[in-house]
Amino acid sequence: MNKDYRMTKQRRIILETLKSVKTHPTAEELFEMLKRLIPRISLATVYRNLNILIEQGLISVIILKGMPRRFDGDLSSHYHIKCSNCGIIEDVHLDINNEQLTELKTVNDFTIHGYKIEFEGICSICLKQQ
Amino acid sequence: MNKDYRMTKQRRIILETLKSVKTHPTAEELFEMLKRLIPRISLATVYRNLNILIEQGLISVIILKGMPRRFDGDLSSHYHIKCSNCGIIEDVHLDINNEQLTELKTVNDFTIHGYKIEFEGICSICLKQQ
DNA sequence: TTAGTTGCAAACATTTTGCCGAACG
DNA sequence: CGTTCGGCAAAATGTTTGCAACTAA
Repeated sequence: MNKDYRMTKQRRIILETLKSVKTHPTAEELFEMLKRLIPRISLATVYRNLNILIEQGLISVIILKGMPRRFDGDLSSHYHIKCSNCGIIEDVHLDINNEQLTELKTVNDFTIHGYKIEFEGICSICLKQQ
Repeated sequence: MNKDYRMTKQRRIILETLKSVKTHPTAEELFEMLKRLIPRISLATVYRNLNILIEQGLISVIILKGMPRRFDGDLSSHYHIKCSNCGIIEDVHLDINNEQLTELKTVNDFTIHGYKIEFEGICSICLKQQ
């Protein structure tokens, strides 16, 4: 099932670039940054490698409505906040255990309108089949 | 800015259909259901109306990676859980204030592997400009 | 009456894939 | 060497748009 991935120059530079920025670039934005380092790189290579890096757990993805996927090289436990006006996305470092989630009014200098929680796991049917 | 929306037959049936199911259909899946009720309906109409219903706050959207948007007619406060194996999405009704989020091991008969919190609000720059 | 709405087809944006020569281990 | 990889172009996916006819208010 698992492929024998190689750490190629392209893959390494994509990973390093993503880890070096504090923003959460789209594939296209990352592609623009990478062109300076690897002039002949193609967008398909960026996508292919991002997917591989995700599969390997080396990066993560931010998916919010109304915009293309954004990629995140920061694997430490954190959440995201998005401005519903300008669309900017920032990291939220917050020890949620100690907070009353529903009572939070501001975070990162944002005025909070709402939040969403999404769980991921395995349903009982799939668990039995494993 | 706000349009004077009309409740057309298509719009009404789309809303009723979405509210009547416990699943979270994609636009395409909803389109298939609707064809039985309105044979000549088009997928564009489904998309257009879903967007309007969202804008009006009558339905909500679920966005998760690796799948198209899913629509949810249930507006009561709840979260979602997705099976990372089969992809099924279920509602989670949980009073999160009274729980230690990070300690949750099972929900809805799912074995939880993780969760994500996404905040939405307005950043200070946009707030000033309003 | 008239602005909003429809179905259709075509456009669009984002992401994935097939091919084939090149590079890695 | 055999397998994975990259670049390119083409395809696939999910969603939006322009248009002329239609319809709710």
